[in-house]
Amino acid sequence: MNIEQILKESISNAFQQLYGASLAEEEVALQPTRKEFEGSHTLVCFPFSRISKQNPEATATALGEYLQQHTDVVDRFNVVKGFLNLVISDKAWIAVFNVILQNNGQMAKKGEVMVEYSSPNTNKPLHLGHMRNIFLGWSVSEILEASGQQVTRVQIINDRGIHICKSMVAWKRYGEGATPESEGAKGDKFIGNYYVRYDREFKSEVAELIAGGQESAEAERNAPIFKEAQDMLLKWEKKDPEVYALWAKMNGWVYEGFNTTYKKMGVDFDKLYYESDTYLLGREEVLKGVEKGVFYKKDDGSVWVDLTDDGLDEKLLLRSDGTSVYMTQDIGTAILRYKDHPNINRQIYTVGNEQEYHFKVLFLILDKLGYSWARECYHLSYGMVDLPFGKMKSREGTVVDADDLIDEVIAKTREKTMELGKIDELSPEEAENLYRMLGLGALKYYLLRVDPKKRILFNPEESVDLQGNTGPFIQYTHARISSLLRKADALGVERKQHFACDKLTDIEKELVYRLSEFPERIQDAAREFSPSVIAQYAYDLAREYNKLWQNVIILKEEDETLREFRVALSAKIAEVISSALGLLGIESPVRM
RNA sequence: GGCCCCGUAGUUCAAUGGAUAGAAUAGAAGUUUCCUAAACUUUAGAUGCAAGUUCGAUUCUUGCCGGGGCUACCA
Repeated sequence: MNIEQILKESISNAFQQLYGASLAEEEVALQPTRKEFEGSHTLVCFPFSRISKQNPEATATALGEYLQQHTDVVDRFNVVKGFLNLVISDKAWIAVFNVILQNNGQMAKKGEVMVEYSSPNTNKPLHLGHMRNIFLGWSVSEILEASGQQVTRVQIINDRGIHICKSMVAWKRYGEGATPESEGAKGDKFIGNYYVRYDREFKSEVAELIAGGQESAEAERNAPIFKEAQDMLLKWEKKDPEVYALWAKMNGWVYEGFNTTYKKMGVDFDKLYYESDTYLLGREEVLKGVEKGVFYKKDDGSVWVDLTDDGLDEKLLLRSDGTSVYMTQDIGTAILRYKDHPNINRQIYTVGNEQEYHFKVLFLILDKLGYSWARECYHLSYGMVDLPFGKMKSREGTVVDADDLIDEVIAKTREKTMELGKIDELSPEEAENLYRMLGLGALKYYLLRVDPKKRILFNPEESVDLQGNTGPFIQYTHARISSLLRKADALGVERKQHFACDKLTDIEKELVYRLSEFPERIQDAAREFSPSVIAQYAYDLAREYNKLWQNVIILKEEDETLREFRVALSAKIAEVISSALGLLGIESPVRM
């Protein structure tokens, strides 16, 4: 039982004894004491005046006296206005630490969820926007798992549609049989270049037609290269063997490229869904919906859903020519996933906030189709990543490429580490691995420390900062403790599982307090789908530990019990830092 | 126009309705005979505006002002 629980229970008892009133545990507002007052836990007593029929100050004092007498955790207390500040006894803190030492970190099992993230188009490489998505989705998956849920990680690959046909046309026209191997290029970059090439040719053809007297909209429809792409899409839908084979081959190149990047990022998936597999199922569902009267058909044959009663618009589900739109395939994908995984109680879609309307509509449609799980679908929406010089636009070449960015941050940490010259005993391979951990740590932390729903203004300089509120700062603390523990082991300091010291410094108590909060923080982060909660926690813990480091001697402490306690405390903190960073997808180096 | 999100130190981020609004960075000033100075200490600096609810509002409500997004037979 932890201190909060003991306090809450005792406060509840106190109300019974003092005022003959019962108080639900949820009504007890316990919060950390502000630094300028003595104590660690503060009870806000203003709301209790009503029950106690006394002013807040008197109520707080009465409660404080009761707690001091009837519990053995409260050593003393002070009252400031309606705030009751409790000082927990050193013995109680040690008891808390002993429990933490025993704790194996297991959480109660809580069901099964599916998390979707990344979900790229197959016509261009991954960029900075994807990185926020991928790191967020991965981290939320880790957090949900740590909170006791079983997680299936998936992505939907948008492998179908006019966009991939554009790359295909350009490759057929200008590729002369080139392959990623023959060019020594990464598959996704290779395809991306043809997509860019398409766009260039398209623009020049349109310009030519306009010069020949056409209106711009007309010219865009008539550009030969566009017609070729459209023609190719039609052939693809009819499963024309030649087109289909080319499509499969070119997508294969892209997947290979993506996988290289995913691996570099340290993420993966349990299962992949392809739009080309799900759009037909979606169409069937929509047609069924028409029969059921949930949707309706217009005279031209297009199918719509009317959501005006729900405060939304009418939405197209099938084009007049019978082909699917984005919404159609998402309906199919959602249903297929529940068929594949009947036990999931929640689907989480990691997708940018510009698609909030889309998902509102999707979930509503699934609900109307009679799928009860639709109400449990969740759009994990996040803000855009803006660049200092404006928005990212792939066609204008203002994107930050994922591979380039990763290479850059690694190069930057390499440079910085060499400058500090602290890695002499590492082999070249170990050193490279360290740069990778630090570079990615900086980048991931930079993108995850911010509340997901907020926009991020991406500053290339700050994203590789190694000081202050950054990933490497936390990693550094871990490396520092690791070094300490190596020395402790060499000195033969015993690692006890149980302590009985009777005097702790304020920083030590603070650290035990923070350690004890970790499980609760994980639940908070899981409930809010917010890795930033974990980032903040890890940073605070590391910062607090660095204060301890600066203020007390650990290995040279003469009192043996105290020395052993501090080593054990350090070890536990390193462990918690490492798992907190793990929840963010960040590795913890043992030296740096 | 309608709907959604965001406005906090120069800058980037925090704050279940609670105390004198926390950090980082940039600025100023310090700390290495001792376990990793990628650290630590000190210092100065902020809630867009106006009402309302409340013992108490950065937080909830309304209006206004700024920024962004959505409102496609694109995905």
